[in-house]
Amino acid sequence: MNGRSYGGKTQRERQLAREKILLDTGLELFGRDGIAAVSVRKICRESKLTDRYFYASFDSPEALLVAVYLREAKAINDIVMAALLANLDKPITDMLRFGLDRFLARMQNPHIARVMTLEIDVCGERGDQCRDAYVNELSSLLVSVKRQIQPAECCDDALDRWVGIGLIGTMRQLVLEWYRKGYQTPKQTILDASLHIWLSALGIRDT
Amino acid sequence: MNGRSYGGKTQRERQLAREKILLDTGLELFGRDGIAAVSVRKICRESKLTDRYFYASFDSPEALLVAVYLREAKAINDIVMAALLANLDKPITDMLRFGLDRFLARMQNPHIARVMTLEIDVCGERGDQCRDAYVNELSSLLVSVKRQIQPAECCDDALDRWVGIGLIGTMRQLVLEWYRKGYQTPKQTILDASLHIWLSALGIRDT
DNA sequence: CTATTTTGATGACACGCGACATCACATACT
DNA sequence: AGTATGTGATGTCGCGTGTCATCAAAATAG
Repeated sequence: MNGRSYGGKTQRERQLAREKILLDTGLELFGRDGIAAVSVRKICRESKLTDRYFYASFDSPEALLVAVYLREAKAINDIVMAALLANLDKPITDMLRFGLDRFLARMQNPHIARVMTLEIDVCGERGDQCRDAYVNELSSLLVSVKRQIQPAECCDDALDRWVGIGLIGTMRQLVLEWYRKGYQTPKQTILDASLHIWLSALGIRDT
Repeated sequence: MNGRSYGGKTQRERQLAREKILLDTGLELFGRDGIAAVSVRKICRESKLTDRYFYASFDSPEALLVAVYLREAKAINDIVMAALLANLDKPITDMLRFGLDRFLARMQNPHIARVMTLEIDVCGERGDQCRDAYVNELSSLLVSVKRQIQPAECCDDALDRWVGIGLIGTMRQLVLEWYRKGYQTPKQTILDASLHIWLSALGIRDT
């Protein structure tokens, strides 16, 4: 056998448990201090794991940050998608409202907000790839929504893709400023501003 | 006299000349490698100045980055404002188009784009303050444009401020992705996408 | 000419870093 | 039982960093 069990846990279980600890610690540290102030030593001190186990899972703090980002991106995706699917029968305006609301609720966690909007941008090539992939994914989702509203006309694919990117940037900046000012503004205001821009850009009459 | 002249230059002249060299070098290094990979030693090696002169002007690489940011922000402001004022007679749509065009032209310099959209966000409290100030300034400008179009109705100041922030975020993300993909997309496409979002969000009929 | 200031080059110091090695102890297998 | 493997604590290595001190050459001032 290649891996002996220990403490009642199989090798894989221990490995995954450690990975989860590292991911949680990473979210905490990156979200609190920023990646510029995080080192392998600090991660290990905070997580009470030896560097051996850090290197077993990740090559560098940057790699850990990317993993944290991917985990949170997936969580957000699941939550928002669930909200969208649960409101498929309602008018598109309400559907988007519920989706954005769940998104903002998630972003009300300052650590998540910081990692998703700030730190991922300064952790090298791999981080850029992930962010681009995620932004493009969201952008495509938006384009498909727009297509559902205006199926025939306005079919400039390239342009619409960039409009989608711009609308993602809208959310990003709103979340960033919201976070930076300590969430003093009510979520509803941020939601209203987002919705206003999104609906008008998608050609839906504002309510 | 407190400062002796040297090489035909007064003390103040030499000081300012060195500061300019440091700002130029900073833009080059921050824009090429990112602040995470820049140190006092590297700045000095690249600029051929001793660390004594670096510390005479700035406390840290972060402080230099902030100074670079402020210089470029002012340059952008001057250029965009000039474009706006030169087209005050034209319809608002065209005015905004010219302003955005000058803005994008500036952002076509990859070093400027990187510093303005990425690096400034991860250089500590002081950098955050500058970015917030700049974003709020631009946001206010947008709000005043909207006020000029719809003076009476829709007077929710708080909401409009956040809409302005969101629209700044639009530009930011568009520039970021444009830069990240090596400016392969024509400037005109980025401009069209920006304008589409801006005009619709400001309640101006799209052309 | 001489004294003072400015400049450039170099070295020194303590510190935190990534990365790896060592060693004693705990648990698991046979 | 005894052997093999997992685990945690600690130490060590070279490196780049921020910061400061030193020293010789160049230019200015009186």
